[in-house]
Amino acid sequence: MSHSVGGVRQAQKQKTRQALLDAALGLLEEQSLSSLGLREVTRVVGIAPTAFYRHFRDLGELGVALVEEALGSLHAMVRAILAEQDAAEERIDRTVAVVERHVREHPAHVRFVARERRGGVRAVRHAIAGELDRFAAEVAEALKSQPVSGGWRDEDVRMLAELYVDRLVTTAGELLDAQEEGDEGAVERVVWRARRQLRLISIGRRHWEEEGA
Amino acid sequence: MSHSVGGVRQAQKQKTRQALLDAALGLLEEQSLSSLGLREVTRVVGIAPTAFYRHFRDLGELGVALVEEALGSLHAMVRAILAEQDAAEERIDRTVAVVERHVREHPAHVRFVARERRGGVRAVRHAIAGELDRFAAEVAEALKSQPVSGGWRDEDVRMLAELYVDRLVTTAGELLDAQEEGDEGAVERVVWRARRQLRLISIGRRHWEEEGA
DNA sequence: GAAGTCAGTGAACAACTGTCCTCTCAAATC
DNA sequence: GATTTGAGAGGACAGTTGTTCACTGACTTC
Repeated sequence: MSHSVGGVRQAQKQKTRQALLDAALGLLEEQSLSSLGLREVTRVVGIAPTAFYRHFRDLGELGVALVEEALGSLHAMVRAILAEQDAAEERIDRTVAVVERHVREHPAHVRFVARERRGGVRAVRHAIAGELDRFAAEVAEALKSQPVSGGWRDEDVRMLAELYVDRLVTTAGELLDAQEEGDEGAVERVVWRARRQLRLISIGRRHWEEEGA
Repeated sequence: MSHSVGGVRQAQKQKTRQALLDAALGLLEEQSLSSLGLREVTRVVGIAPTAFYRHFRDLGELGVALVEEALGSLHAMVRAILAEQDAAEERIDRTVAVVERHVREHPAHVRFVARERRGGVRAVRHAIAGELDRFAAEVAEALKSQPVSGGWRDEDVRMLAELYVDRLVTTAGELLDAQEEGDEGAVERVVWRARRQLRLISIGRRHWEEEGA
């Protein structure tokens, strides 16, 4: 590794870039992206306001970068769930448990996505929508290869996948609210409800074919 | 109406109060509440910034007032749907149609609720959550009195109601996005998907009892 | 018709915002 | 080892923000 391109320089840059992302994520716990200030972020990081421009054109661009970071970990996680081949019942319990764990480990990411999904910054909304779309496509692919989806039309598999994905994102948001209230009972109630709702959807899925197309 | 309390005075006050709400709602189409400025709002209305305090302590309080206004019309609407006694199939179509119409007639209200439901202002989030809770309770009451919910436990009826309500709010938000892109095809796709998702839930509901409790 | 109430005014405040410009100086290149 | 590059500093800019205070004057009350 003698004369590799970049080197110390790029590493340091990447480091403060990450610091900007972290600082922004922290500040976003109590406000939304469209009210976040550029100076506010740089102040936390400890750099001059103008240095911000070396990394992002504006806060919208930083927001888009946060989307990739936030959805990245979740993506890997859901992929893992989909790979398993449990029975429907255990799969639901396991899925909800994984979501709960994720919310506990990455609360700021979850909050960011839940909040900015319909937030005030167009570019970020689109980035999230796109990411969740790829998400739903992956879920659809997994659902399709399950025996339960025998003669299903592709569009129906897709709408089911989108129902699942949306439910999981919503559940994550609700879990976050419950969890930050410190009310552990509320958390349990959300988990219980999510499980039952997923089960109901799963039952609907099993009987979809017998009822008209 | 000779010496009624208040009179012209209170009427005028109420008028500028409404003007403040309208102005804020308009400005919120392109940003979120936590970035909305007090001066920004009064500038649109055409009054001095300080006059704002005669009506609201801060923008959070105005936000809460907007919640009541926004959910009010929707409330009456859903009540109307619930009162009908159609077959499940037609009821779904009618419900989605009513939601679509509502989004077309009150786009700003829908956007406000969808955005601030998980937005950066705690008081507003709580106000919306409370209102949607009362909503779900009403829906649950209606579902309970339907023959399909024979031996259902109350908590299960409730979780179903919440699933429905959340689905409708989400659909309204998606319809808004599609509709403001001017893409009428996208609107149709959202409608189609919402109908099918509701149908799937409805099927799950009918077969809920035969599967374990 | 006099006295009081109160929605809205307008000036002033300190604090803050995003962006421009020039500068520095350590790392990277040749 | 001289030259180029580019992340970050720091000053300055014109605007904007929320909140304070004393005020006006039309309406309400008695």
